[in-house]
Amino acid sequence: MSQDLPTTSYALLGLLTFGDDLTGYELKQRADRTLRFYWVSPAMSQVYTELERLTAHGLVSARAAGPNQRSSKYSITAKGRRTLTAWLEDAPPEFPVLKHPVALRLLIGHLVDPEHSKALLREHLAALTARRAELEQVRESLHGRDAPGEAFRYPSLVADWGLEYLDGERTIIEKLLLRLDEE
Amino acid sequence: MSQDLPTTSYALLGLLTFGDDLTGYELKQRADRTLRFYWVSPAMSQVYTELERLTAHGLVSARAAGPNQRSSKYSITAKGRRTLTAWLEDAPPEFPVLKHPVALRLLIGHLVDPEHSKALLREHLAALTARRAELEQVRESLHGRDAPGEAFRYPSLVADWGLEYLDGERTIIEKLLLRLDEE
DNA sequence: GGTGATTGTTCCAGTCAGGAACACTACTCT
DNA sequence: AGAGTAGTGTTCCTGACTGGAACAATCACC
Repeated sequence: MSQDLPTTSYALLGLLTFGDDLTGYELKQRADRTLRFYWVSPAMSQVYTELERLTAHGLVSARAAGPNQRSSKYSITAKGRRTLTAWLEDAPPEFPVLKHPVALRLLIGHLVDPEHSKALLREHLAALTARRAELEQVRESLHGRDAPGEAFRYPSLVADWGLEYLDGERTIIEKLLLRLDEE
Repeated sequence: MSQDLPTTSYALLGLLTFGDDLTGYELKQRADRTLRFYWVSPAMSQVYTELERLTAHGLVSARAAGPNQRSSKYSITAKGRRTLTAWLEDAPPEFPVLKHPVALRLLIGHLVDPEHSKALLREHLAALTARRAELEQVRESLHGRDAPGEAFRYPSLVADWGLEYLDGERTIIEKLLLRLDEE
């Protein structure tokens, strides 16, 4: 069928399957709203690079700027939809990759004062709370359009997953803090 | 003091603080054993690139291959230790980045049959189990050298963190599967 | 003494992030 | 009307990093 693309291509292509067409700028915004929590939100420059590549492969098409539009909107093509579906069905998913700066720092905690490691974890708790609030807001915005069969059913499920993940991490950190106190 | 380096540099530098000197190859192995679970294990090529950079900054030094040694071993310098400690103490950690192919696929689950999404999650459960076993083994290998004050105290804490994270994810996936069945 | 696995290192093409730069539109304040 | 500021929209460049290929030396084993 079609050669392999980087996962980011499929991710952005997927963001175009919710029924509307977007400019590169808008696509980046959508990535910031959703993709960011489970993948990465590609850099602006990368979004445009991907749109070019997807266009070259015929997976998206740009609707040229009309007289009243100053920029081009991209929409997924039938071929794009087919390719994306085939990717979902055939390509086995990789195991998740976690880049966790806090865990990394704790790993070499023997270099610093234990108090510092505790402060690190406490600050991470605060960051988790902030991140949770952001995701909660996204989840709220899907409310009412997420019943089985509706458009935002799956985004909503994934948002719930994300919220539980954040809650779980908080619990773990709190336990770690207790263990660090036992000295 | 010293200019900023990419996080990967500090991560590899950190792996050299456990009291031994390593070849690039051995450093990669250590990264595969530990770093992989909370960060990324850099590609071989990247390990050597980092060692060059760290050497150029005077943060590690290569002990030239003796007559009986065929390759050079790297060790952290005093300056390296100071720089790493300063980084730990001063640079605020970024929020973790998660690249989760399974969550990404579930996000656009409306493109495929619901049965397929369920199979996706079930396969992920199996992958989680496998990953957990790997990490469990690492954790076991630290046993007995991880009391407060000992060398592997912190790696051990982080391994426990990782294990709990994997367990938490399993619980979440199981709940998601139940919700997907309710249709 | 051969053969395959492990150790050890280098090179290259391509992916990607992040920031700077640029331009145009829209809004408010004066 | 003009000035300032925020948001929209896009491009370019540098450097980080991956993954794979290629290569060589050593070790274990039969």
